[in-house]
Amino acid sequence: MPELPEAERARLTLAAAAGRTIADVDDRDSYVCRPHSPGEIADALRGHTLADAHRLGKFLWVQTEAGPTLGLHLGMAGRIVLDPDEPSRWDRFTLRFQDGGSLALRDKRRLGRARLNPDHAHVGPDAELVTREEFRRRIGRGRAPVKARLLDQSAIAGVGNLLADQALWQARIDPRRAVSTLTTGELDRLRRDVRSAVRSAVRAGGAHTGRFVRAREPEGSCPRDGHPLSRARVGGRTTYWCPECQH
DNA sequence: AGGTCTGTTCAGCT
DNA sequence: TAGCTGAACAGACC
Repeated sequence: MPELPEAERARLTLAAAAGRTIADVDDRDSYVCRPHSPGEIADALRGHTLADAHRLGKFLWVQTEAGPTLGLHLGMAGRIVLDPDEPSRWDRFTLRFQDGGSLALRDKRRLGRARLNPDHAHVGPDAELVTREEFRRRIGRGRAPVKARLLDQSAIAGVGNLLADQALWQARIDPRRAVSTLTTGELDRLRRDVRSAVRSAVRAGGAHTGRFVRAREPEGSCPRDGHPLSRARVGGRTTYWCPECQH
């Protein structure tokens, strides 16, 4: 599930834990905490107090007062839970606070991640904030299919598989088109629809809420014209589009 | 029961 | 280089 909207919700949860002091950390899952060794994150965070929470695309990080930064990523199935009623076998990384509460990365698939002092230099501008000029430059060059480029977090950050299909449908652009064939007008329209898809998904509480996303299934039909949807693998991901109105 | 599919990222190859 | 492919993980679903 996690795309930008879910990451933003997780950021708000992290922000709600500001001011709380870490008593101990469960960082024993060495896959989720790679490349750190067990105990390394715990030793670095113990005794520090959580401060501001940040997000760039799907990448999250929370600062500590006078301590290191904790980077978190939700992977494909993770979420952040604050003060859960009970611990879960799917809590892959947990902060325990001095006040008795806790904050956990809860993730069935274990593809989420926790690490100290993450470097986001390779991550592109946030999809919600990208300027028209940046979008034209970062999305419009090369020969990748436009869907693949939207998913490239170093081009722009935050768009996942569902939001990409939603935005391309709104912009009426075929996901298989090479980016170099898009006109400036099409790029500008796509940027507008990426931002609108992201914003409305954030408001509605998730990437799954989009009008096209809800129709996005085998045997699904286009919400605009009722035409049966096409499905194919684009950029390595399952992709749906309307062959009638997307060109 | 076993095979296939899945919303992400990353390494490795051409 | 840019752009694929497959691996990493483990649950959901048929």
